[in-house]
Amino acid sequence: METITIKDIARALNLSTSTVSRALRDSYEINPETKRLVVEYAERFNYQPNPIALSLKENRSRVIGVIVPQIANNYFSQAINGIDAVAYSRGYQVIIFQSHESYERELLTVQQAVARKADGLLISLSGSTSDVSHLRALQERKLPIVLFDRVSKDLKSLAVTADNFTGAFAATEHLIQSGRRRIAHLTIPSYISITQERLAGYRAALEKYGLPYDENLIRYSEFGQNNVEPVVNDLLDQSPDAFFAAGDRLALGCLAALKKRNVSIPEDVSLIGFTNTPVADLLAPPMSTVEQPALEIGQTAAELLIDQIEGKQKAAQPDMIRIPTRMIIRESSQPVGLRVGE
Amino acid sequence: METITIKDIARALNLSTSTVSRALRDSYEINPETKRLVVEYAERFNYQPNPIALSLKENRSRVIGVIVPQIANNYFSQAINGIDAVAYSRGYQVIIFQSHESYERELLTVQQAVARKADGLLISLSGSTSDVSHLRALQERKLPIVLFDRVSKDLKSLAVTADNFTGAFAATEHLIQSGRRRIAHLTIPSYISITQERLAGYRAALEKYGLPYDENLIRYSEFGQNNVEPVVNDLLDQSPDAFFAAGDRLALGCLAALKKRNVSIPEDVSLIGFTNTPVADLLAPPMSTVEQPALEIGQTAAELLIDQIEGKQKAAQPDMIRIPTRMIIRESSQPVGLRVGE
DNA sequence: TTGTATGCGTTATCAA
DNA sequence: TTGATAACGCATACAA
Repeated sequence: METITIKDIARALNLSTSTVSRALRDSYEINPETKRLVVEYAERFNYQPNPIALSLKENRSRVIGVIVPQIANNYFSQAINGIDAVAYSRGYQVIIFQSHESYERELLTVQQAVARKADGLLISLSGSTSDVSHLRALQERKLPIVLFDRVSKDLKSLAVTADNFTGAFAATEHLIQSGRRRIAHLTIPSYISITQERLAGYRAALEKYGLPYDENLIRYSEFGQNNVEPVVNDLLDQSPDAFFAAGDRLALGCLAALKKRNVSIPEDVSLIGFTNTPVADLLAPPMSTVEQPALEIGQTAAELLIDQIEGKQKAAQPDMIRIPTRMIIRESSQPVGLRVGE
Repeated sequence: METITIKDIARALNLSTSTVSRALRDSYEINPETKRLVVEYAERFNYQPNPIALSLKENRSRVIGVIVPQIANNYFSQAINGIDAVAYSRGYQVIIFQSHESYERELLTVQQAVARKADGLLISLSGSTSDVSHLRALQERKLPIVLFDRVSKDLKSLAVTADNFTGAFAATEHLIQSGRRRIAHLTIPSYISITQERLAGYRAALEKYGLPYDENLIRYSEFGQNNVEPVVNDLLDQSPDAFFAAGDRLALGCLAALKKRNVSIPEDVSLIGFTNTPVADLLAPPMSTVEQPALEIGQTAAELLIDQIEGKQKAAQPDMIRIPTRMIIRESSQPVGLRVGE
């Protein structure tokens, strides 16, 4: 189990390191017999090329850097899973960094990824990132970057995200069609792209049905664990008849807050939330959900990034890829799954 | 934002690379003026030492390899978060690998981590790993290894895990004290250490109260999504009056299966589960839980590993560190938190 | 077909 | 106090 290098093989077989290297690399003309010898020896002693040395030499690493706001988050851990699966199958390794929703931390981790000679970056922007010039600078140095989920229109790059507008539109429309009129919208800070898109979908649905857009029904909740309850309580003063929570944490927090206040669902108010946690159907009272295809988003983003790294930029790619969401209605006894946005 | 090397600085300042290196490294005697010049220049052009080159030279990487069965899992993503926090604060980077509950895959990822010259390994064993000789071989090569959560007594190493015995004992005792007599135990495959410990705790509690240990009430469920329901249905034939689910997925799966069968909790049966998902108090009907301190386990494991890497093996460490679990009773209206095993 | 030399970025050793 | 050189593991241009 000792680590063995090309040099060891060369010494043992009385060859030069270059010959051994060629034999293993299967390059150029080489005596089949020599090659056999080398390959056999390498196998026997479990030779593994040193990726560090390779990185240094080739100024690439077969590593892709993934930067997410949080690892311990259902959405991102699923997305990472998708990324990892694709990366693995295409011979890349993944290094994960957390920005902890901090712009400064994001800068730092991006730097680290670059220092580690990541061949490309997969980024979901931190909640406090509004300026993306650090990424633009990297693009100018020809570093492939693909954004996912939390994307930015300010960066000219491929981006993969859920179909937020369509999903939000469908969710809102569903509430309206169930007879709801005063639909509260609970969302995250506004500079994040997905916030805008979901809000736009919500708004468009209201417009379609001639309902007024009431700013009093919109609330932004900061990141962090226990910020949802006061916001929900605040919203309740506006006597809404439905809640549309634009995120996982918001939806669960909203549910908890309503439960605490003994607001019953769907009798008093309806609740629908963007979510990733697969426990929604265990929850009572019934909350309908718009599920974000985290795994698929991760996979797609990884495929695109690696294509870009390897110069396989397939045909003309649109800049923004939208992965459809799935709406699950749980107010009736039978959950109903609806593929949205296709 | 260009990447700049020591060589660039040397050229620009008309110095040799070794002088520059010394100036930055603050080593040896060096002209303060020269040093100032170098440091200034380095700062101005944002010089970052190339970690790859350093790794090659020093045969270490300031990277710790983390191997978990799954990333997209509440427990592990929280543990990783703890690991990452400690690693970050102590100047290490983390590379995460998934074994996907496969022994072969675990072998492979361990090899990759070693190839990447990880300075140490943090491992939660795959569900199909019973032989740990691959890890023993690495230990012989002086590679620091700390196991966490899914540990093995076959490996002489530091290990950090929840206080599974005490937690299981408390959970079972709680059920008994609530008047339950036929307590089903739902667990994962038996070769995993935590399975054994939780089962032992369950058994010890039964014994304490003079209840029989009935093998018909014990069921092992394979990994994977939808394997829980049939097992629960099967158990229901034994007419249990309580369920003790020894894991997250099992607990939620059990809850779902019971709900589907219209078994009401806690009227028909009580349910308590080992868990990490923080949504348990949203769930209905009320399930009590024994929460595993994933974050803390990750942090502790990382601290120990890094101490080991840096030769700071503090005092005489016991081989197995137990982090207390927290039991939360939810059958009454008010959830009650009990710190267990301290 | 094989071997020698060089370089990737850095630091340690030794010489100046 | 500074500089030249070698080495970490590997691949390749060039020489033989």
